Amino acid sequence: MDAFSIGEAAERLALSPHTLRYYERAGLLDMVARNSAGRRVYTNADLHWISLLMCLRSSGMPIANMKKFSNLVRAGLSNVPDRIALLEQHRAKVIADMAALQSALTIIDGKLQRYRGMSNENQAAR
Amino acid sequence: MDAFSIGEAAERLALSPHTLRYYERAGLLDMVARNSAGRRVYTNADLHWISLLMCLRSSGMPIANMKKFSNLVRAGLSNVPDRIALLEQHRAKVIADMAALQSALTIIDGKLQRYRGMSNENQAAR
DNA sequence: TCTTGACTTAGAGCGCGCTCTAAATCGTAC
DNA sequence: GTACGATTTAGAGCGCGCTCTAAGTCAAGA
Repeated sequence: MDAFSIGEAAERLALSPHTLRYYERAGLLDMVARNSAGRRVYTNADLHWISLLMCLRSSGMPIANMKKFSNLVRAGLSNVPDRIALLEQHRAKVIADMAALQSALTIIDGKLQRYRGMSNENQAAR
Repeated sequence: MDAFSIGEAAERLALSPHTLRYYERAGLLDMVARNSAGRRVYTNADLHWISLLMCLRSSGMPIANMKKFSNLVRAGLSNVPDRIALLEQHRAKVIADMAALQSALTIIDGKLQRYRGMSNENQAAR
C-alpha cells in the first residue's frame, strides 16, 4: 500500500485535509500525484516528507523557513550545505527554547513550593 | 526607587508600553497606581508580578489562563489550592513541550548527520 | 437512476497576542 | 508662553497558522 487519498493521509499524519492542502499551497510540498479524477494521491515518500515538515513545525519553525527548506530540497543535492545551515540554525533555536522552558519551569516549581507551604500552614492553623 | 513610569517599567521588563497597557486591560494586572496626572506608576511589586506573568506567558500559557490565575491571586489566600492546580497543569504542559522539543531535536540531529554524510561524500567524489 | 460522501478550488474567516493609531493631555526645558 | 516628548484612551490593524465555506465534480452503492 503506497497510495493514500487526502483523507487517509490526513488520518495517518493526524492533521486535517485542509491543512494538507494549505501546506501544498504554501509551497511545502510539490508534485503530489493526482489520479485520473484529479484527486491527490499521497505516497509513503510524501507522508515521510510531511512528517519531517511536522517535526520542524511543531518545534517552532515558521512556515516561511519551512518553505525555504523545501525549496532547497527541491533544488537538488548541490545545496546540502545550505540545508545544514538552515537546520543548524533551527537546532540552535530549539535548544534555546528548551533552555527557556527549563528556566520557566524552575520559577514555576519555586512558586508551587511556596504555595504548598502556604497551603500546609493554612491547614495547620485550623 | 520604587516608582516607575510605564516607559521605565517597559524598559526594565523588556516589553513595550503598549503590551503593559494591554496586559492591564486584559485583566492580568490590577490596581496599578496613578499619579496626580493620571499616569501609571509601577512599583517593584508590580514589576515582580509582571515578571511572573512573563514567565508564564513565555512558557506557553495562554492569556486566558493567565487571567484565571490573576483572578485567583486577586481573590485572596483562600484559593491557594486552585492556584496550585492551575500551575501544576501548566507545569505538566511545559514538561510535555520540552519532551516534544527533545524528540524533534533527535530527528533534526539525525537529518543533520545524514546531510553531513552526503556533504562529505560529495567532497570525496570530487 | 439517484443518493451519498469524499474530494476539488479559490478565497474568506478566525483566534491569538500583540502592535499601532489618533487625538488629547501633561510636565519640563528653553 | 511654547515647543517637545512621554503619557493617556478607545479602538483599529496586523501577522501567523490554520480552518472553514461555497459551489462544484466524481465514484460507488442501493
